[in-house]
This record gives sequence, structure tokens and C-alpha cells, in this order.
Amino acid sequence: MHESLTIGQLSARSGVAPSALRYYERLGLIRAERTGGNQRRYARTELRRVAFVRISQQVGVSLEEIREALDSLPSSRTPTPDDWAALSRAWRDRLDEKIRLLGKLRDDLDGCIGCGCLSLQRCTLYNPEDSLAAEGPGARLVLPRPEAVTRS
Amino acid sequence: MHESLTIGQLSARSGVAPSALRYYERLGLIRAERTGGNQRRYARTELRRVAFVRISQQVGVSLEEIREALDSLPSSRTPTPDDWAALSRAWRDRLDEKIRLLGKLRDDLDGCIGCGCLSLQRCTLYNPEDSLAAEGPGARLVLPRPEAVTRS
DNA sequence: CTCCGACTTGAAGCTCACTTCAACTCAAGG
DNA sequence: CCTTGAGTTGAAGTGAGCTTCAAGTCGGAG
Repeated sequence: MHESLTIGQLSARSGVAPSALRYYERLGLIRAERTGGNQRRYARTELRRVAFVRISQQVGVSLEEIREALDSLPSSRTPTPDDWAALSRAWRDRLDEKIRLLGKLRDDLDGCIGCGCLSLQRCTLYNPEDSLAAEGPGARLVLPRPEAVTRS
Repeated sequence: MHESLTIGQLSARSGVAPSALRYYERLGLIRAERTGGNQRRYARTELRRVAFVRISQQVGVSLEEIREALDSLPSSRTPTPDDWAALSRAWRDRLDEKIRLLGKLRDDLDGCIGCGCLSLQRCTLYNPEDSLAAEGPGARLVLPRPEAVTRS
């Protein structure tokens, strides 16, 4: 029981549904051995991979990108703490950038709450860097594509 | 040309595709008058509604929730700056919370980078508030559902 | 050996936020 | 009047990230 984990056990330990774990396997995010009867058995190190996937999702990284990151782990040996730390550091930069952008949005929003504007004329939320001077009166939204929804 | 806007003009001004604007209309996020020939004509105030939608999406609010928020605007009169400010304030709290959570994730990640763990045993990323003591050795992930992907 | 819950598969379904398509009409300049 | 670009519709498609389903198999307790 402490050699390898069934999918149910990995699910319980990771908090990720079995269906999601199978999905992750199809995408190449995790791997499993098989028993004689074709059932999945997970090495305990897979727990760490699942953990990395979930954290990465919180950072806002797609499963495809997570796969690429995981692919950069050494496949010959069991990844060391340093290997994991290297991956985490890359995400940290993205996290910083994300926090920075949200902070800017908040500050801008505060400004708009103060003036009650949302005006599209002067508001920094719509006119970031004053980048759209020409083309007649009235600004254009040049916001980046919106962030997808947070499933709470 | 400055009484009302065609869908193309609203699109150019807002940076939102015409197809998306029609979609928003179906969802009840924005409204349009019609010409004799059945074409949409938008009051200039709709520009502000579109702006609110896009900002709200950045805050991580679903279109359904945005619709509910917009429904709370007075329909009898044109919303005042104060009306808009009230809506924005509600989102501000969500934004604060979101920033706080990402900040915590970053700090936790820093800790894990330091120790190279992602260990599932002691790591605060997996064991928030030390909330899962029982049920044998090994923690369970009790992270909230992951955030969806940011479309860059 | 029996039983039953946990496991297997591929295919289909789901939600969100749109986009694309086909077939058509409208509006404005020349 | 003709042409052309912009607008109209409903239906279907997209992609991410899963879940659900049906029909069947495995494996460990009794």
C-alpha cells in the first residue's frame, strides 16, 4: 500500500477527480504503470507532478504549457528538489507579472471609483499609456484579451 | 454620426468584435435600438456598459454575474457616475481577494523554491492552514478549484 | 468461489465565451 | 440605379478542461 497508488488513492491524496487524472495522463502530464489486470498504479512521485499541475493552473498556465514544463524534467532519473525548484521559479515570474497587472487594474479602478467615470474619454483603464490619440474623439479599448473566469 | 453608433463603430471604439457584441446583447449585457431596416444602433451610454463588461472580465467575473450587476443599474434613468462607482467597488473587493490569494501562492511558492520541496508532506502549498491532519500519513490537496487559463 | 466496489475504455456531453458560416438585406457613394 | 461594404439571422463550430455514461473487468474480503 505504500509502493504505489491506485487511481482512487491518488485522487483522494491529490484532491483531483479520477476522471481528471486519466485526462492528465492522456495529455502526458502524469504517467502510470499497469497491473496485470490493466489497472493504473502510480508511483508516489506522481503525487508531486499532480501537485505541480494544480499549482501551475492557479498561476494561470495552460495544461499544454504545463506539459512542456514537465517534459523538461529529466526522464532518466527521479527529479531532484532542484529540478522542481527550477520549474517553480519560472512560474514565479509569471505570477509576479500577473499580480502586477491585477494591482494596476485595481489602482485604475480605484481612480475610476473616485471620479465615477468609466468614461472612455480620459480614463486610464481604457486609455492605457495614452496610446490612442488619433482617429477622432473617443478612445478605443486596447485592453488585452480578458482573463478567463475563475472557477471558485 | 454622434447620436448613436452602428455595431461596427461600437466595435471599433470598444475593441470588442461585432460577433461578441451581438453575443453580449443576447445575454442581456447591452441593448440596442433598431433602425427601420433592422440594424442595431447603440446609444453612447452602451460604450460604458461594454467597458464595464471588459473590466469585469479582467477582474475574473463571469458574464452571467456581470449581467446581474448591470441589472442592478437603474433602468429608468441614465446611470450616474455614482451608480457606476458602486458597481466598481463591488469588483474591487474581489480583485483585492484575488491579489491576496496570488500573493500567498507566490510566497508559498518562494518557500518551496527555497526548500525545493513541493513535498505534499509539510509544504504549505498543499497543506494550507494545516487543515488535514488525520487519515494517515500524506496530505491531501485541498486547493480551491484552479483558476482557468488566462488568454493572453 | 462469490460478491461488490473500484477499476477499465472510448465516445459523447458540458460550460464558457465566443467565432464562423451561409444566405440574405441595408445604406450610402457614384 | 448599381455596386459594395456593413449589417442581419440562426445554427454550428471552437477550445479548454473536464465529467458522464455504458458496458465491461479486476481484486480483495468473506
